[in-house]
Amino acid sequence: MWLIMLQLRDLPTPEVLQRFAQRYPAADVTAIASFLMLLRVATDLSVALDACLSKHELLQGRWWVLILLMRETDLTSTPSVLAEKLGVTRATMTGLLDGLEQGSLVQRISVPEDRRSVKIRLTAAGQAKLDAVMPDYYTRLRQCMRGLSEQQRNDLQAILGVIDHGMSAWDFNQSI
Amino acid sequence: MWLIMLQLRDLPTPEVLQRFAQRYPAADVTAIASFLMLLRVATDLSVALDACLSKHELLQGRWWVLILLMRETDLTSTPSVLAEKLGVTRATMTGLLDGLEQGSLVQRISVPEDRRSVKIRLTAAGQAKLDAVMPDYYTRLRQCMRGLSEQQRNDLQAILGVIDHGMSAWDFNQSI
DNA sequence: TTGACATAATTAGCCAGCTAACTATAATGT
DNA sequence: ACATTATAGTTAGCTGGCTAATTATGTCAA
Repeated sequence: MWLIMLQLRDLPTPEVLQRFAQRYPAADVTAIASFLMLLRVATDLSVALDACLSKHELLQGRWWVLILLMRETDLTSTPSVLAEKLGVTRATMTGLLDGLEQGSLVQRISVPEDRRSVKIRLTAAGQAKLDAVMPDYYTRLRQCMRGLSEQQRNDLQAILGVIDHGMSAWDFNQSI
Repeated sequence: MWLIMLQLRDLPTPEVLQRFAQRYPAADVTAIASFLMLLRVATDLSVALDACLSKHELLQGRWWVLILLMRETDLTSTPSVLAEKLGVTRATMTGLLDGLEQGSLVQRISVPEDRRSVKIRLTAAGQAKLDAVMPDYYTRLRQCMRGLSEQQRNDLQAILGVIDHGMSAWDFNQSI
């Protein structure tokens, strides 16, 4: 579920793009340029986020779990649901929860009604950790986005929505 | 160079965002919403790319290396420069090149002028591999972006540029 | 010219994701 | 009732990033 991608420090020059487009007629240079820049900025953001969280002794995966729990009105969820929402396997979620429970940021609570299942609850310490981290994170994020007008923020979300929709075509014949 | 991030399948509802903004006054809801969507779409793209490449028995990291080499007019570079351009450590690059050399897609050539250094060259097999992969990749990418007007592609790149610039503020007092 | 430092690449070992296999429990259908 | 199937969570082992240390070579200044 990680945006683990190389940071691609080096975007192609227009000349290089042109050369690729000549060799490969399927190439759409403005699509490629947009795609590469999107990946690069997103990766940079993710790396910056890691750096911010590490100052609070948190890893990105565990932090997202805390946030997902805080989104719930009863501060509670289950490993399966959390894994689904975070886009990781349940095995990975087990590991994330082990780490968080070790730090007493969440607790596992057994569920009598279904003895296969476990409830995960954000502890007071977990909430306190978020209260320490979130203002820092939000402040940085605000700085990061401060150059964007309200119009541009809307545009960005609309554009991303179009890409997201177009992506369903990516896998159109994946099953080869 | 990896965008390794969780897939964040589950974006917060406006109500949840509002609740967070009340608890944390530093929050800027439109900045947060844009940020989360950006991360999600980028991760989805990266995952889709992985799927596309795996059909050609390539991993993303190695594939980017091949592309970086093909960008050079002499199809040649060095491990250090490639690592820099890809945003990975030189240790990681050693591993990527080991894999590529194993598959005969690149070759290491010793450099008499500086015996510490090695030249990496894209082989004919490496070029052939790219010739097989790139049309597939470009076709999918074109599909993915087909919903975006020329205007929107320009807007996207401009917006990403602003974010990229704003990001320098992210680390403004990183050195604690 | 030689000792201190810088640079290129590699190696060894860590870490957090992954898949696949497993245990336990629940649901379903004959 | 009971065998089959599905589901929740975990465990074991793999992978491809990472950092830190290592080897070899080059550079520079006293």
